Amino acid sequence: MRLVPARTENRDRIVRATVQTLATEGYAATTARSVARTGGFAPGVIYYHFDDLEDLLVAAAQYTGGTRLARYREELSDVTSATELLERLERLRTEDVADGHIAAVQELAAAASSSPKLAAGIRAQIEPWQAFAEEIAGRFVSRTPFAALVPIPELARAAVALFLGLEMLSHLDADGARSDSFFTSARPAAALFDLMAPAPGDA
Amino acid sequence: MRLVPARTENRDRIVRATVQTLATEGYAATTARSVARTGGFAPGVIYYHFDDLEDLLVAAAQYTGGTRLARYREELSDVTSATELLERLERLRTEDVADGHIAAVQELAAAASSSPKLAAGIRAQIEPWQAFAEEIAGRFVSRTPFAALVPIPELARAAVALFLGLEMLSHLDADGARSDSFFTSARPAAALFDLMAPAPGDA
Amino acid sequence: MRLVPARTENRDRIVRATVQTLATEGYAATTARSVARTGGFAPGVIYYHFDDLEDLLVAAAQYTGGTRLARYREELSDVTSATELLERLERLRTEDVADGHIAAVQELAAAASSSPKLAAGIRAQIEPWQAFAEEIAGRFVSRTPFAALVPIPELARAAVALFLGLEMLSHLDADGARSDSFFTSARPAAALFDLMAPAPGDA
Amino acid sequence: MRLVPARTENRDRIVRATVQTLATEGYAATTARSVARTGGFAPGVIYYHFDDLEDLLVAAAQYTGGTRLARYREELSDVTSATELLERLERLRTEDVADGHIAAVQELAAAASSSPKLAAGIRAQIEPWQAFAEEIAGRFVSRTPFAALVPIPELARAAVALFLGLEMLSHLDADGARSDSFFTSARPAAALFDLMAPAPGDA
DNA sequence: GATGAATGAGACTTCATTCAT
DNA sequence: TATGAATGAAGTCTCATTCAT
Repeated sequence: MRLVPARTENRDRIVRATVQTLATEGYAATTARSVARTGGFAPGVIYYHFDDLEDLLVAAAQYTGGTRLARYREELSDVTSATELLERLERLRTEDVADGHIAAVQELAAAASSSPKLAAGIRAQIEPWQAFAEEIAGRFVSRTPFAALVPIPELARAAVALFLGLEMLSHLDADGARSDSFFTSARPAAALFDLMAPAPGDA
Repeated sequence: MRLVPARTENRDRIVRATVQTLATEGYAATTARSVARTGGFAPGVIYYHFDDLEDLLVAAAQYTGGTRLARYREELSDVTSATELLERLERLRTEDVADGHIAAVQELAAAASSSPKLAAGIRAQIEPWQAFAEEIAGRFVSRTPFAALVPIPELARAAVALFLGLEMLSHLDADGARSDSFFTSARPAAALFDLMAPAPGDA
Repeated sequence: MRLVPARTENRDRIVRATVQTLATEGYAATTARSVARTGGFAPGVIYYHFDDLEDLLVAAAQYTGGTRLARYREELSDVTSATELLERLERLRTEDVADGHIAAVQELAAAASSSPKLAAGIRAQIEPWQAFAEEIAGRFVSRTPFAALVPIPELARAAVALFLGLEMLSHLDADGARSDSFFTSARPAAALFDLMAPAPGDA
Repeated sequence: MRLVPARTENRDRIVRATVQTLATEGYAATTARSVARTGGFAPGVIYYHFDDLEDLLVAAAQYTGGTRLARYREELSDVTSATELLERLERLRTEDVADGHIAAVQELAAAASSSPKLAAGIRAQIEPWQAFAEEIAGRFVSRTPFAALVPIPELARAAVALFLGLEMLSHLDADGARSDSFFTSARPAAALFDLMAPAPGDA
C-alpha cells in the first residue's frame, strides 16, 4: 500500500530541482532544460505535472516558502529576547543560504515583473511571511513604551524587504560574507533592547 | 555650434529606453527588440553603440545610478532633522518610482546572478550609494548616545537593502500604494528621534 | 526490432544534407537554414544533434571523407598497372563529382582559415587520405629505378593537393568538363610508365 | 602635376587591404568592416569605389593576380634548367606566402561557388596563369622525347591546381612548413630531368 | 507516466549597404 | 569624397512546448 502516490514524489522532485536551479543559476538560466538537467530527468516530464513553466515556478515558490516558513515558525515560536532572536535569525539565514531558498524567492520576485501570473503566485507566497513577521514584531514591540508609535504591519513589511534586499546584495558580492556581518553588528543593539525592554519572563 | 557630439545624444537615447523598459517590463522582457521598440529605433543601432546587451545593461545601471545619486545628494545634503529626512526620502522615492530608476536597478541586481559581467557592473554602481548612505547615517547616528553601538557600514548596507527590497515588494503589488505607507508610518518614530537627539542647530 | 537507434538515422540525414549543400552551394551559402532547407527539416534540429555549425561541418567532413576513402580503398586495392590506376581514378572522381564529396571537402578546407576547430577537423580528415596516397604511390614508385629519388610522403601530398586543386578549378568552370580531360590526357604517360616499369605479375 | 589621380591611390589602398584581409582572416571573415579595419578607413568609402563587395573581391583577385603574374614572368622568363626553375618557384612561393597573394586567390576560388559574378572574375584571373604555365611547361617538355605524349594545357592546368591545392593544405597545418618541403624534395627529380634533357644552351 | 526528438518562434548579433552631414 | 550612424535582412542559436514511441 502506498500512502503517497508516485505522482507526488516525482512532482516534488521537479519542484526541488527548480528551487535549486533558481538558487544556483538565477532566474534567467532557469529553463525547462536546465531544471531537467539539475534533476536528472527529461524536460518533457515537466509538462506532465505542470501546465507550463510559470506554473512550475509558482509551485517552486510555494514549496520553498512553505517549507522554510514552517522552519522559521518552529525556531522562533518561543523566542523572547532580542539577542536570542538575532542569533536564531542568523542561523536560519545560514540555512537559507545553504539551501538557496531565499535566493530562489528573490529571483522569482524580481522575475514577477514580467509575468502577472507569477506575480500573483509570489504575492500569495509572501503574505504568510508578512503575517509571521507581524506576529514576531508585535511580540517585541508590545513590550516597549513606543508600541503606539510603531505600526506593526509596516515594520513587518520592512523586515521582509530587508531580508530580500540583503539577499540581493549578497548575490552581487563575489563572497557572500558581508551580509552575515549584519547580524553580528546588530548584536549590541539587541542587547540594549533587551536591557531596556526585558522579556516578561526575565527578572 | 555643437559641443557634445551627436554620438552621445543617441547613445543616451538608447540607455534611457533601456532604463524605461527595465522599469516597466522587467529584466526578462528587456530584450534588444523590446528596448528598440520602447525607444523607437532599430535593434541594430544598439550594437553600434554597445558591444552586447550586457554592456548596455551595465551602462543603463551607471546612467540611472549616477543620475539619481546626484539628485539624492542635492536633496539630502543639508538635511538635519530625521523628520525632514523622511519627508525628502519619500519625495525622492516618488520620483524614483515615476522614472523607474530604482525599479531598473532592482531588476538588474536580480539579473546579476546570471552574468558575472553584469554583477560587476551593478556592484560598482551600488558602491557609491553605500558610501552615500554611510555619510547620511553617520550624520544622524553620531548625535545619539548609542553611536558606539551602531556600526555605520552595516546600517548603511541595511538601508540600501531596505530600499531595494521595498521596491521588489512594491512590484508584486498590483498597486504600489502600500510601499509609500512605510514612510508615512515611520514619521512618529522620526519625530521621537528628533526629540531625543536634536540636530546641532536646533534650540 | 531496431538495432540502430533512430537518433543515428536522423543525425545522418542532417550530415548528408550538409554535404550536399556544401557541394552545390558552397561554404559561404551553407548556413543552418540552407542545410535545413536542403534536407527538409527545421533548422532547430541541427542543434539537437550538434553543438553548433562548426561541429556539424566537422561531422560532414568525417562522414564524406570516411565514406569515400572506403570506396577508394576498395577500388584501388588490387590495381597494379598505371593505366588501370588512371582509369579507376577517373571513375572514382566521376562518382565524387556526382555526389559532391570532394567538392564538400574542398569547400571546408578553404573555410578552415576562419576556424581553428574546423581546421583541426579537416586536418584529421585529410590525414588518412595522405596515408592512403602514400600507400598507392609507394607501390608504383618502388618498381621504378628512381625510387630513391622520389620521396613518397611529398609525392602523396602533391597528389592530394592536385585532387583538391583540380576540384577547385573545376568549380570555376561553368561546365566541369575540362577537369576530366586531365585523366584522359594522362593516359599515354601511364602507358609509357607501364611499359618501362611493368607490374610484377605482368609478363 | 599628378600622373596618378588620388582616386586610384585610394582605390588601390582598399584593394590592398582586401587582399591582406583575405589572406590573414579568410574569406568568411572578409567583410566590409574587417577590410575597413585592416586598411584604416571607414566602411562607407568602399561603396564610393566599388558597386558592392563582390565587385571589390573581383578587383582584389585581379590586382593580386596581375601583380604576382608579372613577378613570376620576370623571374622565370629566362629559366632553362629544371633545377633552376624549381629554385625560383620556391623563392616565388615564399614571397607569395609572405604577401598572402596565393592565399587570397585560394580563398576567393573557394568562395566562387557561392557567387557566379565572383566565379567569372576569378576565372578571368586564372586564365593568364594557365597561359603562363603552358608557356613554361611547353618550354621544358619540348626538349624531351616524350613531347608528343604530354598535352601541355592539361599539364599546365595540373600545375596551377597543384599550387592552389598545396596552398589549401598548408593552410590546414598549424605551421606551413611541410608545404615547402615539396620543392626541396623535388630537387633530385629536377636534376635527373636536366641530365636526361639538357637545356639547349648547356653543353 | 516517461522519453527524447522535433518544431517554430524569437533571442542576440553581424553584415552589406545607404545616407545625412 | 569621406565619414560614421543607421537600417533591415539574415545568421546562429536557445527555448518552451508538443508528440510519437
